[in-house]
Amino acid sequence: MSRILIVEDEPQLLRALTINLRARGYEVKPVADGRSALVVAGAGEIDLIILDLGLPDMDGVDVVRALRGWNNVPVIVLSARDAQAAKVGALDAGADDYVTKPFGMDELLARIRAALRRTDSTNDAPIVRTASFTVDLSAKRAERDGHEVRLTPTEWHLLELLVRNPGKLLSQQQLLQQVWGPSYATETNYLRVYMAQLRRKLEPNPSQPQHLLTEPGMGYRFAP
Amino acid sequence: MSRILIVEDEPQLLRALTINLRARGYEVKPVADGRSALVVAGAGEIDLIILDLGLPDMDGVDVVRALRGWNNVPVIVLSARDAQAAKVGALDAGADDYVTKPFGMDELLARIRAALRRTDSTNDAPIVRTASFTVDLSAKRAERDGHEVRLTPTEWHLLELLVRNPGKLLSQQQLLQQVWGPSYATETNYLRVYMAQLRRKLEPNPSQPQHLLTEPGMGYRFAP
DNA sequence: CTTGCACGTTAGGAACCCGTCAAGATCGAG
DNA sequence: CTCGATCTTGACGGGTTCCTAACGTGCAAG
Repeated sequence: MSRILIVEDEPQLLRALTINLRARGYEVKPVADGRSALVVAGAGEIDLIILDLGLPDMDGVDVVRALRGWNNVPVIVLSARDAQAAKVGALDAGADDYVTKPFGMDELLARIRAALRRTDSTNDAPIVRTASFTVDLSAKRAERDGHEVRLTPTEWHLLELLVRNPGKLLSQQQLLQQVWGPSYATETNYLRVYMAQLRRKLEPNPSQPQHLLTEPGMGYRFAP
Repeated sequence: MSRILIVEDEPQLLRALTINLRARGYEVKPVADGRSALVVAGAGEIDLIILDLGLPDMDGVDVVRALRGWNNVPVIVLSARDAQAAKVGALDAGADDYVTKPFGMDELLARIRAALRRTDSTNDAPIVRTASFTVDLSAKRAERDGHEVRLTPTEWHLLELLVRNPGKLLSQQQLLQQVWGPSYATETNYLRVYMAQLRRKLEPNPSQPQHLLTEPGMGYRFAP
């Protein structure tokens, strides 16, 4: 069964969550602050993290960011009802889902199942094909019409994000923060330039893209 | 069977409701003021609360607000016909639905069933389907008759709020504040414009909407 | 019937976003 | 140091979205 790391400073809630998840057959590691969370996560063997944003020692968003530096384990964030901004920040930093307090145990369990299901399915499809090009994620190669296409590191990073989330809309902030880092969230210029380059290299008709799509005002989407 | 807390200061009505609901098999806790309501609710084991806004000791809106601090049990508000403002306030504070006095027992029972059903249904499906359209919240995609429908950021934001609270009535203030920000709470014009656009894009017959419903004077509701 | 109110509908200009291009700036290899 | 590749930055035109105000409609009260 899956191993879950719970990071929550309220002892009552931490205990309740631990008991409930153990009762469902999960293996649970409860910790009460961000530092311990990073240590335990660093030790590996964790399939999912449940993280309260309101921690005593660190900003929860920083915890997510630190994790994302070397790990892609799914993170579900817990946040107070009024902490809208922190929630958004955590998602941008790479959290997978969020639950607003107060929440029902059923809802949390459902989101845990969903998150675990997601990682199961995404890891075993390293080659993505479309009508006009092919991307091999494990070999880091892209092909078009049988010829290999050379991509720069930045181009590759951006393409990988899009292709790993087929059909899903990725916001500009999400993309910018993942590719360029947290402080570049407003440099939408970069996105325009690099999306144009990817299209020029991969799309048959770059001015009418069929797979690397723009959703005005919202972000970009890869259509398989 | 479900446990219902009734908060009502008129003894006659309290008694009538209690008898009626018990006859339907619900377990009922009748109380006559706000303070007792919070105590009983705090003890837990309550699946739904029916709350009269005209209480002797506390403003009903404050009761809702206090509840929402630590609990997300559904709340149905009872209000006199002329207490329009209080009703809206209660919805903004987090109430789920309202019934105007005088009301029929059938109507109240129907709303009770709806509210209980809502919490039962495991909320893990980020894909919402109706007879005429489909909304995928995680991919940020909307479909109608198999075709994708393009929504602008504002349209999407509004639709997402409605769809994430199926069956629940969202007041105009709630919607305006969430989508446009706290200072736009009175610009009801925006809502009319954007609701019309959503209906035009999603409803088969926009002038007779079946899923994006108006509650005159109160707000809007998404009916699955 | 008149009046007032809330909602639906429409349209146009302002503000914003995106694709494109090209010229520096930076970096690493030889 | 020189050179090429890559990344950053700024500017512009065209398209989309948003805001705003006006008008139309249905309903209920007087």
